[in-house]
Amino acid sequence: MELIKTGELKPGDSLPPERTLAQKLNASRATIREGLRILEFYGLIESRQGSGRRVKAIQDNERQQPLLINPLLVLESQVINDFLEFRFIVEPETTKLAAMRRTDKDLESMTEILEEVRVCNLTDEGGITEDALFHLAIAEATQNHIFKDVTTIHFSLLKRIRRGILWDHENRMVSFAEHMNIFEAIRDRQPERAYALALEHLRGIKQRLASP
Amino acid sequence: MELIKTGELKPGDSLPPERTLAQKLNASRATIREGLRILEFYGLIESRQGSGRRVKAIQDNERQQPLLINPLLVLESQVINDFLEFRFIVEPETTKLAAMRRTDKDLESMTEILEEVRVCNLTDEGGITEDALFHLAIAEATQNHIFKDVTTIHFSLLKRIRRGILWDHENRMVSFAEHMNIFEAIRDRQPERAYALALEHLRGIKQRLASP
DNA sequence: CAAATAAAATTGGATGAACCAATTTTTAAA
DNA sequence: TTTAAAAATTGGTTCATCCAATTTTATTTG
Repeated sequence: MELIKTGELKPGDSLPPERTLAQKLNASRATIREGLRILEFYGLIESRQGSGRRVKAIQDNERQQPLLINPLLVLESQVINDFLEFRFIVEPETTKLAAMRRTDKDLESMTEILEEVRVCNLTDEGGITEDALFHLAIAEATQNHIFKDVTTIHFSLLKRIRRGILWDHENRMVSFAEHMNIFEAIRDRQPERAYALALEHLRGIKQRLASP
Repeated sequence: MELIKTGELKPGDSLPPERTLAQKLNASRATIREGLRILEFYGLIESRQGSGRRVKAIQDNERQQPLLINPLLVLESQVINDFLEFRFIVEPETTKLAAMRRTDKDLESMTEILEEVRVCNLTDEGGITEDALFHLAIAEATQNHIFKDVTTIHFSLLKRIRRGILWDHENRMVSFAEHMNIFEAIRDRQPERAYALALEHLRGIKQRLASP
């Protein structure tokens, strides 16, 4: 997988036969096969009896499986931009709906999550999961299953991206302040203000992604 | 994988031991192990030597796709409304982006799909899958992985919903005409017109859902 | 009787030999 | 040179066997 990701193995290239790999990697054929089978199901290689294994063309394995289970595509910067573009469209509307429909219970869980984020920020540690949880809580407050599920699905993607970008003290504080503002707008049932603040939050993220 | 998706195997449930599976499925342990290893790398099960294999807890499983796993949820009318609400927000923007970025290849596949729909409409048979494929082609034309994936996931839902509502000759013809207009807007690179037509299309769907 | 300990059974992890089936390469024949 | 047959290569599968971690059972001990 590493060799394919770095481009040392390019689409169309042949892999060494099982028996050779087993000898070189000092493992049995069965063990090698378990690994190769995983690569095959990830859509990275294809296998033909009698012929051997080859690295699949990228456009082929893109079609095969959704992005969420393709470990290679997630790290590409294009995907980060795609994800941001998607958020720009969905997130403000989500926040607006949350401000219109949130229950008291929704407010409670948001409060809990924000408190955890605040504690994490004191020590500059963790907070990535909690931060994503806040967005999930907003989606839940829309009372719409679809928004909730879409956010859940992209949850892991968000976490992985967050690990990749600079997430220093200043970023933390700015992000937390913006989240607090969004929370207050939802609490006070101000849909339009919530919409605007979510949009502003995303613009900030976009800028912070572009700056370094 | 199917048993886990349908919920027959729930998080925490134990899987039969390798040797038992091998006997029941009439395959060798090595073959069974290749399959189990794939499930493990998909994050669906976890394996502990001496203890056995268990279905992973939902919160541990970042790759799950909730809506697809809960087939019961789909039949509730609330979900149909939720889905429509989501489409109102995402689909016009998706169509707009498609009109801005579509390639000639995108146009080709849209043409093919629309032709298939037209043929289906002549006999009033099928056309549900083809219809969903048109929306998928639009998402693909955005050149954004996320839109494509979200559409892929949700249009298995749409297909199921379509089977449930009245899908008579008149509905077919109206829907097809609207799709043709949207296609032309994308073909002629008219983003705003594409946006407006997609919105109009959704309003029509909403009305047709409400009328009976 | 209850708890601690030891033994046995269970289960995943891994290996090597053997055979089959599809494909490719080599060799021999036309 | 072309064609056909044979051999070698390579993935697909099975089996028997062993190891290591865990769980279960039996035994001992206080």
